[in-house]
Amino acid sequence: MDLTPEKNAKVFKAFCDEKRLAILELLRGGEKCACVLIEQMEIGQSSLSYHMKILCESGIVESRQEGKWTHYKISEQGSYEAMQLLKAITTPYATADDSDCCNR
Amino acid sequence: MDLTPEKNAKVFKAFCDEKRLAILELLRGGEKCACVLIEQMEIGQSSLSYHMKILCESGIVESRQEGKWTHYKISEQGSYEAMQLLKAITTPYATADDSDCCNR
DNA sequence: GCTTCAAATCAAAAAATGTCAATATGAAAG
DNA sequence: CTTTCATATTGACATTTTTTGATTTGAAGC
Repeated sequence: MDLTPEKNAKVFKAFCDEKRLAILELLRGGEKCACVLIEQMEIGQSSLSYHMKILCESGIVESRQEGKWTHYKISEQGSYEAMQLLKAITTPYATADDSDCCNR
Repeated sequence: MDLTPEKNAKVFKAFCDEKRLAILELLRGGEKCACVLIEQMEIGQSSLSYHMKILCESGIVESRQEGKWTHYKISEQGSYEAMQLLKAITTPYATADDSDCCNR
């Protein structure tokens, strides 16, 4: 896991948009192809494509080509890494002695 | 935990911006007051205030007033709830049998 | 009461993100 | 090799987010 702020922000971009959360919710039901997602999301084709790109780049979703169709599913590894990252980002350093702040 | 998409997106807004990730990184070192964050982030006062509001509304950060100063720190509970939420959002339903997709 | 200082709020501008319609790509079928 | 179909990409536009500077609020000290 590399920890540049840009990469980290990219991971969580997957979750900070309602439409993408709705897509993930659909994918929780198992792998789906783009055509099904378009139908269920009631969203334009290029708009879905845009969101799927962000989801894939975050590592949370993986895609699989099958002839003309693209199938998407939640990546177990990506999800796991996001959990690890979230934990790392929100866990205080060993000894947080709250020194040095202002006039205290 | 309520699970409206708007609320969920709000939680992860905390993590999808580089500046906010940088602020969290500083807060990992312990509670800090706004003046210290402004200094270390090299950011305008109102800009910091804006980001702190988003961080607080996400539940990841909590603030404490002390006279004129406001102190911020990472909320253990908020972080825990975000972890739970992330897990919930990325875990497939019990039996994902990948039925019904396209022409398969 | 007035003054001072930290932080929040507001309004406008700037930057980034998301949408839509059109076009491009690339696989499969004929 | 042409057509067809699913998805990706592009560019123009709309919407949202972020920044900036000015103003307001609210606590503390005089």
